Amino acid sequence: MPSSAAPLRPRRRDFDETRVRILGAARNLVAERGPESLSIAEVARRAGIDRTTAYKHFRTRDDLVGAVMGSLGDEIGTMLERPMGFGDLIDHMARFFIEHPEIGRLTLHHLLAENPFPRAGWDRFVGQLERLANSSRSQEHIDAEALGHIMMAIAVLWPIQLRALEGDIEPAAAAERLAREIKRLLLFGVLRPESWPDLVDSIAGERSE
Amino acid sequence: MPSSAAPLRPRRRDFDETRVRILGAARNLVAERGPESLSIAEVARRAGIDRTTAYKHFRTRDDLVGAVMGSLGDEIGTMLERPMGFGDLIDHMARFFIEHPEIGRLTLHHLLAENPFPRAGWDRFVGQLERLANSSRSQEHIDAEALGHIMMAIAVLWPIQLRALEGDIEPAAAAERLAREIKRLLLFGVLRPESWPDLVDSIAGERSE
DNA sequence: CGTAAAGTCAACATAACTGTTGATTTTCTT
DNA sequence: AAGAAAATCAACAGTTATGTTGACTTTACG
Repeated sequence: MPSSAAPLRPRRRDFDETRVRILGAARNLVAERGPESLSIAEVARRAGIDRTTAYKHFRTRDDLVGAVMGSLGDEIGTMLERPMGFGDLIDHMARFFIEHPEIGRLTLHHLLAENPFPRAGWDRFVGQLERLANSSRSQEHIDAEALGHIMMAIAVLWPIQLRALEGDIEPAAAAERLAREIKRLLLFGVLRPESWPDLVDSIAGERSE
Repeated sequence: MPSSAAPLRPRRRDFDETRVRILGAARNLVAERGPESLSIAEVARRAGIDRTTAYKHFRTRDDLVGAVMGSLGDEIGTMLERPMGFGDLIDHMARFFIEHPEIGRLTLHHLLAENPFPRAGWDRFVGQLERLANSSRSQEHIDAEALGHIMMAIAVLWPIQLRALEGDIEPAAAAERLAREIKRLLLFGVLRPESWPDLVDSIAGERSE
């Protein structure tokens, strides 16, 4: 046999690796400045390659933007799909977004572009919360979808707010603080209900839908 | 007297109003696409004025971006400074961000640009929460600053997530749902603590700092 | 050592935006 | 009707980006 079965494709100067480098630079740029202001020229500069090389991997600017945003879906999906206990999920989300702020930034840009979360991952996530909400281990009348929005909002935005307010942060400590506050909130809330009869009344009334 | 006291400045074709129109168009554009991709050319097109007119109001693109972001600080400050009860504050925030999604979007872009909230407004807001946290009407060990981040994250991001998932929404209903879920969360949390001994343990241990 | 893939380089045509300038027109006040 | 502020218009020079093309160089496999 002239060419063996396994490595059918010879890779002279690893085409795929170059593609990955381009995507990486592009992802950082989108995370920093948003998809609208991504330019292939700048990406090539950052990746340290020639502009025309980039064009051999992505025919247009929009292709590149699409590839970046697509990879985001995978990443968030992977994070959410790992099956585990609820406490672990919170720890995991907190660590994930603190350690990968660029993914949180990408997510925000994604939402700002009026795109919903990738359906599959989001549905799985909300499904998990729904099971929790219907179990005897949670309070009554929990709106699972709303809870999903809330958890996502906190997880994605907190690291960015923190960085904006305090500059560089110590990841491990920040992740712990974030996870702790989410847990405290979910377990006990913030207010003593007996001191807020009006508030309690105002949500006790009707079912939401 | 040739020129009387009160209206010293004659306004032929209301300079100030034109400025406001420019700022409005610019704000919408920044809210949509982010500060990086604001162009004076596009702003002028949207405001229905000549490009050079815009340059008479704002010498450079960056001046315009600065003016837009500056106005954001005022707006959020005004919203937060209105003194009132906690329940009203939640209702007010929910309504505000549902009814003015562009301000939420601006806020996100502001945070993504690594800028902290305008100090004055933010400090007042956190101060309010701190007083609450130290009162007997709240649970113990509440981290007021963390709570501020959380509330802001929810209020700003929820409307955007909702729009992304469901397209157009009915503002009044959406605001009510948002306020209700925040209140429920703050009052009761989500989980029944007695069913989550591990979680309770994991946050009971040390003080955060 | 030859060959082909992977990448570089220089150049070109288009397009959009930035600021700036000077002449002109519109609009309002007095 | 005069005069001046506010706005328009046309033009210019400079920058940066988009895609595309063809010739060239580097790298590594067999």
